[in-house]
Order: sequence, then structure tokens, then C-alpha cells
Amino acid sequence: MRKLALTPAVLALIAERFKVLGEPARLQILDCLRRGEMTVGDLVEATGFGQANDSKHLQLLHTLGFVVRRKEGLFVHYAIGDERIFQLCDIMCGRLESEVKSRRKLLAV
Amino acid sequence: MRKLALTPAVLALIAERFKVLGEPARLQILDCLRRGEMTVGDLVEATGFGQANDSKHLQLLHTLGFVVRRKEGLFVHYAIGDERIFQLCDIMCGRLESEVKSRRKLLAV
DNA sequence: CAACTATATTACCACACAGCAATGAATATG
DNA sequence: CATATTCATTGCTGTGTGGTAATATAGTTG
Repeated sequence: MRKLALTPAVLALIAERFKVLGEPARLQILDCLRRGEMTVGDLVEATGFGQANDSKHLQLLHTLGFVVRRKEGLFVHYAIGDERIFQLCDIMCGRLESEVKSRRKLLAV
Repeated sequence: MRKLALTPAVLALIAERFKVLGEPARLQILDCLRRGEMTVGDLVEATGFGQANDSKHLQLLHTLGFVVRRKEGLFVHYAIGDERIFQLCDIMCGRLESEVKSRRKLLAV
């Protein structure tokens, strides 16, 4: 497997994508979409954010390929565009659990 | 493997960690550390950032457990604290390559 | 103790962006 | 065509944070 050279430009691209995931609101949207595709209105209701807010987050997620769009009449259906997102989140969760564990260890000493 | 419940609080913790990786400067620092531990001074030279700047990034990376510290006299040696970082970056790179590929496909049509 | 060095911290500025309200664009319905 | 609905876009404000210079802290050396 050939590796990309980690030039500053490539690092910037990678950072850009991590940054998009570095926002609770967007993670919440992605988590909602985990159960299947949803319209913007559905997501507004599910997340409790404003319509404009959700729409902007979805644009960003779409631009970077994290979600895909499907237009149907007045509605726009969004869905997960890359399952690797959850792989990333799982690894982060693993990190979280490690942190909790080592923190408990510190307190126990 | 038991899964963490993705409550808003947990999502915030995950996002916080993605956010830290969502900064080219910090990714560059982590990439430098890939070859082995380095002092702050080494990193300042290697990255070309200011000393205060590097120090602040390192503090943040350390707080969230991405790097570990080892003090030795006047010097502080930093090293990667969790190899999973590279796993995360590899997945992101895979995403990047997919993006490039599909973009090429679009142009080819 | 005084002078020096490596790192951390503080204060500040500039900029990016999340959230919100208002408006616009596209499509459907009567 | 007029109206209503869904979503996208724009303009605005407040907050957060990256970069930098100045200063503080900790450790070393003489």
C-alpha cells in the first residue's frame, strides 16, 4: 500500500477533514444519519438545531464527502457517504475509554 | 466489545479530540514525532513555528493524551502517546485518495 | 547568588466560524 | 399565476483560538 507523502499541503487537507469532525453538532448529525437517510427537516427536528444551522453543517459535510444528497421533489435526503467515519469515531471512543481507565488508575493510587 | 452511548456529552468529548487533530500545525508536530522523541527546541527548528506556538500546541496535545512528556534537566522531550493517531490519519488519507479518484473519474467522463 | 538557557505562560490581535434571523431559490399545489 | 413548503444563502454578532511578543518559571553553570 503506497503512502501519501505528508507534505504541509497534504497535512492541511487531512486537518481540514478532522476539523469538520471536530464539531459536536456535526457528529450529532452524522449519528442521526447512522440509522438511515433523513431529510433536512427530519434532522432539524431530531437535532433541535435551527434549520439554517443544520443546512450549513450539511453543506460542509457534503462538500468533504462525508454525506451524500438525493433530491426528491421539495425534499433533500441526506445519508452517510463514507462508513469510515464510524471507524474513526470508534477509534476515538477507544481513546476515550483508555483515558477514563488511566484516570481511574491515577485516582486509585 | 461494548459501545459507548453517543450522548451529546460523549459526542462533545469526541469532537474535542478531532478538533485537536484538525490543525495542520499540530499534525505536523505529530508527524515530526513519528521518528522518535524530540525536545521543544528540536520541534521549533523542525517546524519553523515560534517557540511559544509550539509549546502551546504541545500542551494541548499532552492534555488530551496524544503525546507524552519526559523532563531531563532543562529539556523536555515529547513523544507520541498513542499510536492510534496514525491509524486515524491513515484512514483520512484513504478518504483523500478516494476523493482524488472520484474527482478524476468525473473529469474523465 | 548572578547569569544563562529551555520551556511555559500571559496578553494581545486578527481571523474563522457557530448560531440565528431574514431573505432567496426551487418545487409543488390549487 | 398565486400561494405554500422545503431547503439554501446571506448578513450579522459573539466566541474561540492560532500566531506572536513579552514575561515568568525552572533548571544549569560558574
